[in-house]
Amino acid sequence: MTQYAEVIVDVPTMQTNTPYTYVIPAEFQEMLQPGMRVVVPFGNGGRKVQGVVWQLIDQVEDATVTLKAIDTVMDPAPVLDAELMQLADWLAKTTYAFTITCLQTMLPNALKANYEKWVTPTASLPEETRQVLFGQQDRLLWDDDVAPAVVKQLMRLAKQQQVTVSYAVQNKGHVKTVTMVKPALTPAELQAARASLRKGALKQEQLLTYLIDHSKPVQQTVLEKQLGLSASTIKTGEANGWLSRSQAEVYRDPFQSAVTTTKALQLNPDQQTAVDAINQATDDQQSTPFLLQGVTGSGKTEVYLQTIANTLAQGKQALMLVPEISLTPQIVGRVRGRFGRQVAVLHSGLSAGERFDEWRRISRGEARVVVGARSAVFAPIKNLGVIIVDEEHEASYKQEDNPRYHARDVALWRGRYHHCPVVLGSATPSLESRARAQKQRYQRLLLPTRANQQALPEVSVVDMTEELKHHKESNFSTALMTALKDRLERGEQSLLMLNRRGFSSFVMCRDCGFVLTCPNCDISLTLHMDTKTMKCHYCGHEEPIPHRCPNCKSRHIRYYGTGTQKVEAELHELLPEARVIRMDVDTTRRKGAHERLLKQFGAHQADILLGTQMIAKGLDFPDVTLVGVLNADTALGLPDFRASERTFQLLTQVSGRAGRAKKAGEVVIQTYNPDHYAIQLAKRQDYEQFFVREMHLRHRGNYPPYYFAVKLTVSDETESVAATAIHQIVQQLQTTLSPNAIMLGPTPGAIARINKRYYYQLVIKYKQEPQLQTALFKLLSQAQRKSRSGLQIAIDNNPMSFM
DNA sequence: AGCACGCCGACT
DNA sequence: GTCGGCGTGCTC
Repeated sequence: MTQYAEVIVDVPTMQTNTPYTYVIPAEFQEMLQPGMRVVVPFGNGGRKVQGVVWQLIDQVEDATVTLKAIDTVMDPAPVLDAELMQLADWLAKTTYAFTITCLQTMLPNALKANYEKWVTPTASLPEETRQVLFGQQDRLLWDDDVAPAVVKQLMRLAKQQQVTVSYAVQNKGHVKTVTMVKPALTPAELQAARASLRKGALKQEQLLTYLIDHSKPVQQTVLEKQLGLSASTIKTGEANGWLSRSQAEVYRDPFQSAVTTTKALQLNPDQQTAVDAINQATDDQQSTPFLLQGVTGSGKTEVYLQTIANTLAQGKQALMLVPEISLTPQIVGRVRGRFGRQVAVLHSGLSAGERFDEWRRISRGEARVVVGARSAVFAPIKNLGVIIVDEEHEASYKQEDNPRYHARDVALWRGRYHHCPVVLGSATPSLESRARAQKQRYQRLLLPTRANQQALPEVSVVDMTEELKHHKESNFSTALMTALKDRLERGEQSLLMLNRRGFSSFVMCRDCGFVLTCPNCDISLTLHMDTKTMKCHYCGHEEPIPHRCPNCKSRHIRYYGTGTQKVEAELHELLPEARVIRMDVDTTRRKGAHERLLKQFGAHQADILLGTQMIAKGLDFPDVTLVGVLNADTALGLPDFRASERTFQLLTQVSGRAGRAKKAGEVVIQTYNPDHYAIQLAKRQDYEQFFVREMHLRHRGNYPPYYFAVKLTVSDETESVAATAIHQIVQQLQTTLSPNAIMLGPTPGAIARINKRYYYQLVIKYKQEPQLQTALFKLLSQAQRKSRSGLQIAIDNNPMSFM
């Protein structure tokens, strides 16, 4: 019989990042299982914390410690199965996060603990004090709202045992229930009851008539509405023994709007080949990763849907990840249209309760297809048959705080666990994935043509330096203006994309397009207004801000950046008759605003949709025949090794928005670097050439995917503390790292000070460093001790950017 | 994290 | 002389 449980407690620190052993009280011995949440005493103050049962054991190794017992068990069944527990362990190790943090990431927020601290008076507390502190209440909630003076007093009283402090761990995961009503008597008996009613008891007569005719349980509120009864009539019915009431569990239904069902579409030969290969893997339980590389509009979604259909036919479940930004009603509608109520959708717009309900539907196997953004990769699916990662190159799959996981990596892990295929789909795969396909680690599936036979849009590149010579400064070139006017006349729609403005500025010459770059790194320098210098974030190089362009001696050198508002204003001036919808963080902040704007545009209530990258992904508007990119360079100017890749991907993706239906599309890209390979190859929509080119550069610069990378960031309120700490880290690591490892930095963070904290960072590039993981964990433990003074350290394994 | 224990300054 | 400030160490 198992007597002990190892529990991971909800105390996210390095020192407590290990299982603690507890005695299992007799009443829980039979039912307790790993993956259940428990409440355990922790520490000597009678504090209670939540924990997750990690393992059951028969014997304890170290008999010297006296063990405490589990307080309560919070779940009747495990909330995390063996797979997810194992996954949490792997995640913790690979992302340098605490195990408890990983476990919590996998659970819906509703299952996170709610801690409360209560104070109760004891007999020795003088009556006056009791009156002042407690009034009519017999206990007092001790939270952050308690005044400091009262806190002091309470602490003193606790020491004198005039009050006692108790801790409560609350379960937030509330199951919504409704009251059901059903007859408790036979129809004959009910008829007898109806016959003996006093005259004029109309409501009761109605109720009895209903009960005679309907033997099935019905929701009380539905019954009330249907018959126009009040709750008291039903209560009377219950009191008379006619009916019985019970509680039934229901799911909160966020948006079960009607969907039009769709049938499987006819596949073209390439799509068919892809579907066959993936289905074969599902059927043979092969955990092959596939890279589904298909040009924009090539019908990747249909491939996904048909492999999901096959998975369901095999009696298995499917998981489909999409970037949060493209988790639109459009895509959700397509999946729901095919698989109906079997689909669960996990997105950020759900309330905690709704999310909890979707999670339970999945866990119970009632939802067999799961669609969701990043965190949906942890959906509690027991029997996976296929995992799809759409737009696998999207940076939003990487979580930016702990645990810093990449959903694509988690998907691959789960694929291996379930022996099921993982499909990574993209028109512009990440270099990492494309390179793995090259090395036969992934099987590559190609969709080289558009599903509607439509040609890829014609792309033209406009050199903005030339434009500026001809007329005054404008965000719009003549070519783009002409194209826009043309669409207006024809009643067709246009998309205008303004590249995200880098959060650190760079300096560029308006005359010749020259961007100041670092002499050592081939990377543009970043403007630091605080120190009035140009800095390189890779090697720390620093130089003064130029007033003349070093290349053409022009004085038109300035920092770069255009806001959507400014562009909108100019658009109104140039094309007063055009109806414009602006989409950026300002106009989409409110919940649902994003969908509303897209809907408006889809309904042709505007001619031009102006926005940031959020308009680049996955939108499908048949009347859009023109796509304009106002400033293709912004991302290129960022001092990051992925700058070219991001630019290429973005331009290709946004170009794909044009000409999706019958009409041909046109794309105009405005740039100050018309000859840059990322722009030229995006113009030709030549991913393969870009891949070759970029891989060559990555190879030369020792960047991923040729090298692994890990980024360390330290921060402190005092700059010198952070600086000293990072230098100590460098010294310490240098003793463990091999000579092949390359250190970049330490350098100040891209934003040297955020929230009054100073940031310093260090990037390590390496091929093989068996000691590194241990060294980094050691570093974390050491840092924990110093964290009292405010020093923080973060480790980002395989960072998306070095900035 | 949060609590207890333990060592130094301004008060009854 | 004590009360109470916050600097370490531990939590099955």
